[in-house]
Amino acid sequence: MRIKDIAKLAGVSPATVSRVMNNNGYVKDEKREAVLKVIKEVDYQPNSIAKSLKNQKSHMLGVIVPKISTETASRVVSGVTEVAKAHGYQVLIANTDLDIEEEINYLKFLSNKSVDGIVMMGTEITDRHLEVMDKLTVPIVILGQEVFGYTSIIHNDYEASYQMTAYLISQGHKAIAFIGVSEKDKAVGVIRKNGYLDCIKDHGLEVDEELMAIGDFDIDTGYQMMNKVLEKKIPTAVYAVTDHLAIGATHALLDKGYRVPEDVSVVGIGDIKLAEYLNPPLTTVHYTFKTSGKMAAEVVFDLIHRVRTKGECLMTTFELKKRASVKNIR
Amino acid sequence: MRIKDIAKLAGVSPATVSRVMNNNGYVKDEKREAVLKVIKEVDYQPNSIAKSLKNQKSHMLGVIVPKISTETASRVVSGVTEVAKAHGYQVLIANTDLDIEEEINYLKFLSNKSVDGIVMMGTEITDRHLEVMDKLTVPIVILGQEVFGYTSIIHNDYEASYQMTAYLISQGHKAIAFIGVSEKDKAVGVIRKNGYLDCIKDHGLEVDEELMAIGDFDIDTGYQMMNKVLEKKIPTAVYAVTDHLAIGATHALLDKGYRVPEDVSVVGIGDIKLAEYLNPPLTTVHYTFKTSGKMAAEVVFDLIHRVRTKGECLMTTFELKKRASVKNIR
DNA sequence: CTGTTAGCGCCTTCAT
DNA sequence: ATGAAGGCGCTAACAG
Repeated sequence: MRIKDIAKLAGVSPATVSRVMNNNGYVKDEKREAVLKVIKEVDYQPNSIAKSLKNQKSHMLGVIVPKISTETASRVVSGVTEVAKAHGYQVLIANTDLDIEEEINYLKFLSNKSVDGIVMMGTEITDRHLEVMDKLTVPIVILGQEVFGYTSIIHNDYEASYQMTAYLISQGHKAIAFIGVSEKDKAVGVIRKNGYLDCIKDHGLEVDEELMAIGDFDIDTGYQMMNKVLEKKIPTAVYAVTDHLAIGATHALLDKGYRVPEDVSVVGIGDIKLAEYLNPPLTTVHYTFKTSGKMAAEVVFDLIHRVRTKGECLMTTFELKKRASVKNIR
Repeated sequence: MRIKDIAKLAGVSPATVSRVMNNNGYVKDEKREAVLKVIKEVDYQPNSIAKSLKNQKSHMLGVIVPKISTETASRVVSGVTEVAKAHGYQVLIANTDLDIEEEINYLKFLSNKSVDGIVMMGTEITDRHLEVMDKLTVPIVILGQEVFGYTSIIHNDYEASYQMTAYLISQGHKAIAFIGVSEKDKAVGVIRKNGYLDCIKDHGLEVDEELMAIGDFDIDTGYQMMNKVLEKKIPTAVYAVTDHLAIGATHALLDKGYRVPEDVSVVGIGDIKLAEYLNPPLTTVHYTFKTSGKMAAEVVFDLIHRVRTKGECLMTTFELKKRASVKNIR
């Protein structure tokens, strides 16, 4: 069913139908009624692809995520879709499965006017990324990493990490193990580590390399890294840079016969949904990923409508969730 | 940059450029080289919207999910995107937030040729749904509910539920509480309940209404429903129809001073990622949601390519995950 | 083998 | 206030 068919049925021209549909231009009331009646009768749906071609905008937002099946990503997508819907937009998902080539391909693909704006959840941002992003004609917002010259939305990783470490110290902990990830991920790998290191130093404690381990993002890695540390030292507290790593670490401790938090306290970052239902409930930092997603989408729309200029870096808030996984040993 | 510009730069006609890009028709080698060279030089990306309009296919799959920020949905989407990518397709997400009107709107919207096929995660399927689905011109696969006349992919909810109940009985449990959800969701609300009821009866046990409670899907509901049951009876085991409900129930038990599984055993269904990391690790049924998503996408492609006919109902497998949350009291 | 032409469905001047 | 016409970028049919 095309606009032409509606026109014929309503006894008007296609232009009139278009005017009615888009509420623009003058149409005599009776003709408008006639058109609307036909539209309702046949349940006419305009072809959005043709509209896109004509109007040079697709009413679609692209979201590039490293792994959709993670809680973080799905919360972000949830936020983005919510805002997109409010603007009458659809959301196109590009799931890269942590493949950098894929990420670059999608950037290219999405740029050829098939979406009006892009939200990219950043992990590792390479020079290749920047090269492609330079040529982008549609607005892009990077979520989770600060990228110079581009609009970014970041979590206050440094401050969160610092405060978490400070909290452990305030509870009397001095031997605080650190379970981190590769420096390729600047926000999680570098900035969170710096928050930890600076806080340790600022409080006059010694940085102990033997208490530190670096690995991947999954629960299993947390388990292994914890064991690696335990071979050398027994900390009184463990700071893992994600909740999943914290869960893995907790299990390593339990398997070795340590009690949490009686013998060793454990904290994470991220506040996954189940954090408070774990046993013991996990002390962590609550990042508002859904809110970040919403914010990213809002900012993309601002950029699309040119009511904001490219290059800003916004920071979201966080909240320390103090739960039973930390024991005061002071 | 349009095909016309490339043509000019390469000294050929737009048609030739098109032929080169799509590898169809004959093009003299030297012209092909020239075209490819220009394409590479300017990093030309064809306008996918124009292609869609011309070719009458968008190379996009629509996925309608009740709530993208759930583990189930994101795993399904992950599976769908994986298969879509392999077919050179993009995935459009429609997140309905459990709103039936939204679901119907999206069905209509997606049908006007803006996607080539639809995967819908079903919860409640109403007559309105069927009415709209009847008019659909693109193939649709419903995931999670069996809908007569439509292609569906379902989990073996009856058998899973029956086996889970039988397992509890085999461990010596007789007073098995049931925490379910509304019958509006046929698969979870009706079929899983029937599996439980039939199994109880088949084993010569009494169905006890006081051991049963019905609520929503969230953790908090599980908590409340468990408390409601505890006011009347103390079961030796609790069967919750989702893992989240099981988690809520567990916490209600713990808060009332019961130990799990020493005093009361608890089981769920779904096998969320953290199920095995809970304390105690949760006995549950593993559904392969990502695989279901993949299967759904494959079937949609089959329907698109007409190598399969509409109306089949496929069933996925499941696996009982026996973990420490159940105690043998025989 | 290659170029010209027409048209996918819509919207927007321009003319009436 | 309305209709006719052209064009968004691409491709398939036709002609040469």
